[in-house]
Amino acid sequence: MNSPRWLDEEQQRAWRAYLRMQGRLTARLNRQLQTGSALSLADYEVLVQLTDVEEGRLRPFELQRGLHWEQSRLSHQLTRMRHRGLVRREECAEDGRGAFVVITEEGRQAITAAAPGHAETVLRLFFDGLTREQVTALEQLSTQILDRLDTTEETTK
Amino acid sequence: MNSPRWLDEEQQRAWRAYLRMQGRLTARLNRQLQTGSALSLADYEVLVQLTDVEEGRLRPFELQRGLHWEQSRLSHQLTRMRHRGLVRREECAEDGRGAFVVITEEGRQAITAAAPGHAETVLRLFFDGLTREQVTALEQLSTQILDRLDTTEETTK
DNA sequence: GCCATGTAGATGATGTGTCATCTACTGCAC
DNA sequence: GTGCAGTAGATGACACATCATCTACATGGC
Repeated sequence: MNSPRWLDEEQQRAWRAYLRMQGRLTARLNRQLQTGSALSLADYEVLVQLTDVEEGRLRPFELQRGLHWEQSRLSHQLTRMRHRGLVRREECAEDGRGAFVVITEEGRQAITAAAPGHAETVLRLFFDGLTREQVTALEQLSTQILDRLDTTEETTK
Repeated sequence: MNSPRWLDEEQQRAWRAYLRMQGRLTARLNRQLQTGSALSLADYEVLVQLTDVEEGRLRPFELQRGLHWEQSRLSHQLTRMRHRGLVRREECAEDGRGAFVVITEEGRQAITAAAPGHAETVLRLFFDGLTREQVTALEQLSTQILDRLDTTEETTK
């Protein structure tokens, strides 16, 4: 990093617009979920993973890989969800270190109740405002950046 | 919301890619700032606002408008930054309710030190991976969604 | 068997964001 | 001037994220 580079005019504009959009959209989605169904976005994502598998149960490390979360974040999140009765723990016979996380009936009801409102909000706030081409472009762009993040692992700074 | 709508295949893919990209990019930027200069993204944004004005001081409500943050978030953030010596409070003569937030010398040094590394990271992780057209498309998209968020104020569910 | 190393997961401290609520001052109607 | 709505900002409680660290079990080399 010899000669420090800087964002040019257009990059600045794009970056600020993106950051603001991102922050406000997330806030709105979170709020809608919270007030509509007492779930957070984090709860929602965990429950989605669990309902995606037939038995409704996963090892925490599988959840982690699916969500791309930090291990400790997941652990704390699961503790909270357990206390609120959304998931339950089960011992794991094959591996004495681990456990299973199982969605409870209450958790199932919660996400079933929350899903339509959440989907509608995502559509209304986001997709209804974009053309098909824009959606395609966004997916393409996101995928590119994700690859980039994977390949640029720990060179930071 | 009679017949519940749902995201179609392509929307699902785009949405998941976007969410993941967004989360991981933010995490990386935060970490780079934190380890590189002991500033959070939030600190950084506040300091940017303050250095954008010549006197380096603003009323909290001006900061709030500039950042589009919740009032209480800003208030807590300023308290923390004050304790770490990045900003300082000044009484406001014209309005007895309010105050000024002033960037300290320490705050100025912190952001001056942090800026090049942060800009470089944003360029490397994000803009270097995109074409000009993609950047333009992103800005356009973000602006559209922002407008949408503004006009869809409180109809939520 | 014994030990080293790796993996699964929990935990406490700390920083951050949101909500609800509170105080204090302003500004206007009367 | 009194009363009252509005605005500026702080605060406590709580959910959330990250970091560092810890425990316990697994696995492979010897």
